[in-house]
Amino acid sequence: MPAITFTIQKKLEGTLGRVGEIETKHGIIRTPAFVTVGTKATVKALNPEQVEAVGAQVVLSNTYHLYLQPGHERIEKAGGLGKFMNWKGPTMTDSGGFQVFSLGSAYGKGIGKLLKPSTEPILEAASPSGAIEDAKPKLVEIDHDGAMFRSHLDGSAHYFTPEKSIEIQHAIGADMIFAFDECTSPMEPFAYQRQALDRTHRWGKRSLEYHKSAMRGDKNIADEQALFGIVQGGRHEELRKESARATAAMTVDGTPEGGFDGYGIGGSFAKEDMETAVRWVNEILPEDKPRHLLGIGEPEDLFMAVENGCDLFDCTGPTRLGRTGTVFTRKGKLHLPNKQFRDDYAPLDPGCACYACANYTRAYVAHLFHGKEMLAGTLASIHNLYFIVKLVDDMRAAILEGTFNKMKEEFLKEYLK
RNA sequence: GCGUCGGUCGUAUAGUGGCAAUUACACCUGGCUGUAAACUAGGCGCCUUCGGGCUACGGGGGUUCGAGUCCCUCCCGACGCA
Repeated sequence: MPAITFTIQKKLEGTLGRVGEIETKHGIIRTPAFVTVGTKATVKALNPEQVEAVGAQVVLSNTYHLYLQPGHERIEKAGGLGKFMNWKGPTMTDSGGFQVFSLGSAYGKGIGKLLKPSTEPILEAASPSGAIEDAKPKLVEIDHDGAMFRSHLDGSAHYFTPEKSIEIQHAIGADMIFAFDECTSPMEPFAYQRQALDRTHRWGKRSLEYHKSAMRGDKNIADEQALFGIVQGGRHEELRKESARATAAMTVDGTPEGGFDGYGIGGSFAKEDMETAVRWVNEILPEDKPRHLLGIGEPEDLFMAVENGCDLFDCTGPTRLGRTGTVFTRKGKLHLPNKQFRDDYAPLDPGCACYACANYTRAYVAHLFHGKEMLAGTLASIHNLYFIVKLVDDMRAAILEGTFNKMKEEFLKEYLK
């Protein structure tokens, strides 16, 4: 009995897109679905009832953060992530692979998950020695076996191997977990991407082997928790395709049952590289397993991802943007603290059915931001999550009804105007 | 009336001869895509061909190459004594 089962209900004709369901031990996820990020076992500024009310189906937490604080043993003692945080639905954990990037090569350089178009020339020029000198001492040192993290909390050193990451994720106990990978900076030259990809593959295999052999009492953990392998390869077609093939073929016993339960697509991108990379990968990955595009969540990117065969996406955007004052609307994003909203008595997004829009005005939420009131971040997060979750739900419905292209066109026409 | 202290960018402050002038808050504008993030960057006298120019530390006058800083005087405020 596998930890999850994935079934496809309908495909989006002429594309890689599909509608399906993932059945987990904690409920069914109707895909495509937006995965809410709750890094430290909490969706920031929201309680679980609010997360549920917003329509979220699944929450993703982070191995690195929970390992440092409060410690994965405590979560295990509490009965696992879901119980610990009072989230009754499905859960996921990321492996810490992204922190290899965000606390490593990206640390202190203002490099994010997505590169600005203006950095493209630098990227093209990336030299074998690396394009940008260290602005701050890195908190991560990578070697063959794993990665040494220096805690961003207290500077203490911690060593993650693939086995360690999976062991921690087993203790945390999410329904779906990720292999330990290296998310590389797009600023790294090809030779480095090559090297890092080999490492990600070795680490993936080790994650898989550890996972498949791990027991909890007399039960196979692999029957309770699903493991997703991660495809990397940066912007390079050769590496992306190789990674998709290698990850898809990984198995502990030569059978498909000995392989991953699903796949993650990782990487930090120049935005214009993302679509091709996703397509290269999803043309190769087995159709009958769920695919999670890691860390993506702007509306236009979600359309791209859905059409190109991704089933799950997580993103900090809705909650982080919300807490920092920006809200999604059908006519684009608004930064509420801006002067123009102080006297704007419309809902955040007129016509939106979320709790925040049903009960509060832009002027009020702007006032809360100016007053540094906690409710500001809560209301904006509720709205943003509702907006993004619903957008993906609408895509799903549109595929089922056969109106996806029309729906996409109509949305983007207003949104990108 | 006398004495003391004080009047610096919206507010509160730093500054005791080289200053368009510190810091904080407020204000304005960016940024945020597997969360180092309820965060962060920049701006905040006027003009600019971005080199600089002009005007400014209560008002006026003076000393000085140079004054927010020193001197005189006036105005205003707080406190003390009458």
